[in-house]
Amino acid sequence: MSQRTVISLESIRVACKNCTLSSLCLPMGLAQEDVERLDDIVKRARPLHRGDFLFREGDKFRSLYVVKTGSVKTFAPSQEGGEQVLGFHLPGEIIGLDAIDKDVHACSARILETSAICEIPFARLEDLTANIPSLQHQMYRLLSKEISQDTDMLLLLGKKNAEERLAAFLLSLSQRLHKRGLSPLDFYLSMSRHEIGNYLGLAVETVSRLFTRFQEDGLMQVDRKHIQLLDLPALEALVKGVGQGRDKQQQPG
Amino acid sequence: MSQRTVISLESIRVACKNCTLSSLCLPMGLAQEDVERLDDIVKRARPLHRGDFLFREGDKFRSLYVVKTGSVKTFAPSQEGGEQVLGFHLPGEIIGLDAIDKDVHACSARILETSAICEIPFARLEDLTANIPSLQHQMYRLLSKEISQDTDMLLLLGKKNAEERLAAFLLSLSQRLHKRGLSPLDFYLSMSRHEIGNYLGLAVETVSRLFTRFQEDGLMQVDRKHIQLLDLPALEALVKGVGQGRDKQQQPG
DNA sequence: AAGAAATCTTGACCCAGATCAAGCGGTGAA
DNA sequence: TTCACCGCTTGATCTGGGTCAAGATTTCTT
Repeated sequence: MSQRTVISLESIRVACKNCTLSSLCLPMGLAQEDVERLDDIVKRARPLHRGDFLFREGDKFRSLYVVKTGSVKTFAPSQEGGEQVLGFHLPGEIIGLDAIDKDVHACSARILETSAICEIPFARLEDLTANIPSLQHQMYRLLSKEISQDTDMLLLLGKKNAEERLAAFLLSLSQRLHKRGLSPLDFYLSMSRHEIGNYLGLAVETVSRLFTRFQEDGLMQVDRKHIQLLDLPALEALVKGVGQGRDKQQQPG
Repeated sequence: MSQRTVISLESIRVACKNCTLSSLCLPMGLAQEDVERLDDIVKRARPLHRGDFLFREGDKFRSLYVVKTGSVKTFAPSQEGGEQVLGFHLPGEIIGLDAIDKDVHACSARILETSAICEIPFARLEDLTANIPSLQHQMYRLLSKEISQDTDMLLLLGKKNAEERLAAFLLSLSQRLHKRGLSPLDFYLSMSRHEIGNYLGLAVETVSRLFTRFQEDGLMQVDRKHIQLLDLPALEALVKGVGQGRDKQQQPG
């Protein structure tokens, strides 16, 4: 089994300080020596594959997980075997923050495409943050950012129609890929139409029709999982609700 | 102006250690001496009235706010002057956590009924948490809980129909009031039908019709803002989707 | 390489809930 | 006390997008 050797070499090479994601991830804004302290508690496993679970709903909460490469979806069970996709997670994004409070995972996380994942035992991280103020601050920011994102999603599900939702989804992906040094205009989807629809509160058929329509309208080129965005400004205009959302009136005090 | 005196007497009496909410709020699980340290940084203003703003979207983030008595709504602007109600906040609940990351409030908070509010300057709280591990832990828990709640709301907006949404809303209020020592079955709504609809992603008319229907079905008694829940089990059954939600199928790996 | 099983697309139809419209209290200002 | 306004209810109608159905592709098995 020479594989053990390969893995251990790998885990040296991929230390946080060498990671291209460090500006997006937990180490953001940390001093070099503090990054090394963080590095000491991070566990890096061999790559996981499509369909593998990072954790399941009901599992005891032990660690946070950070996507290093690849992508992951999180989802919660709804009634009677259905599920609600809660998010798609790209490199640098943290998974599991919602479980700190209850100490049990309320959602499951499943690998979408072959991925490398960093595991961060939470108890050790918490100790570390008590001694590194900038890391504590970073944790507050990450938790807060997660709340903001959920808030954006509430607005999307509460007020936007189908085409606004899909446009918002595409632009969100585009921007997040761009921050990671990838093309914002040309990318592959790692999730199915079904999963996109589930995430956006739409039926698969609606997603499919919208892809077709957006393509007809020259907003994008779709070939199976391969997406090319041709008209960002038009997509942005759609999200802003140029095509009208619901409930434009205020509530008086 | 003898009012100054009254206020300052008041602010002694209402210290966290005497507050009936301390088991729900930030002081939860803290040692007595640590509660006092927390107390030192909490500011208590005179009561605010319906329509007053705690903060507005775009304001610089300085403090977290905790409802002591009364209730508050938070809402984000959607496109073209509309708004999305993000939450209704009862005594013991913390407002403003979503602004830590960006350092600017992305939503507004407005008083629904005469309320007493505790203000906690965040910079000072952050210093304190770095020195009180149990307070740091409590902060992580509170942030995490906020994420879980948003997640529940995503499921509600993504998968539940109108009656499931309203039933879930009523039960959530009922449970939260119960935890605060109030009746879970008999209470007054501090928000309008319009605000409820906005929050749940429904039109006012739908909310109104559902109140009427729930009453006809013997689930509750409605008199204007006065609510009496008559059949909790039936409401719970509704939320669980006995009347069927959407998308019960799984997505294969 | 052939068959089986998903995934995706497209068309036809339908319905939950939005929108439009009208009327009814309740509440507050003068 | 009256009037005006706002919040709420109820009815009538409309529609975005869900559901059902049928193929077309693609991808997994063996």
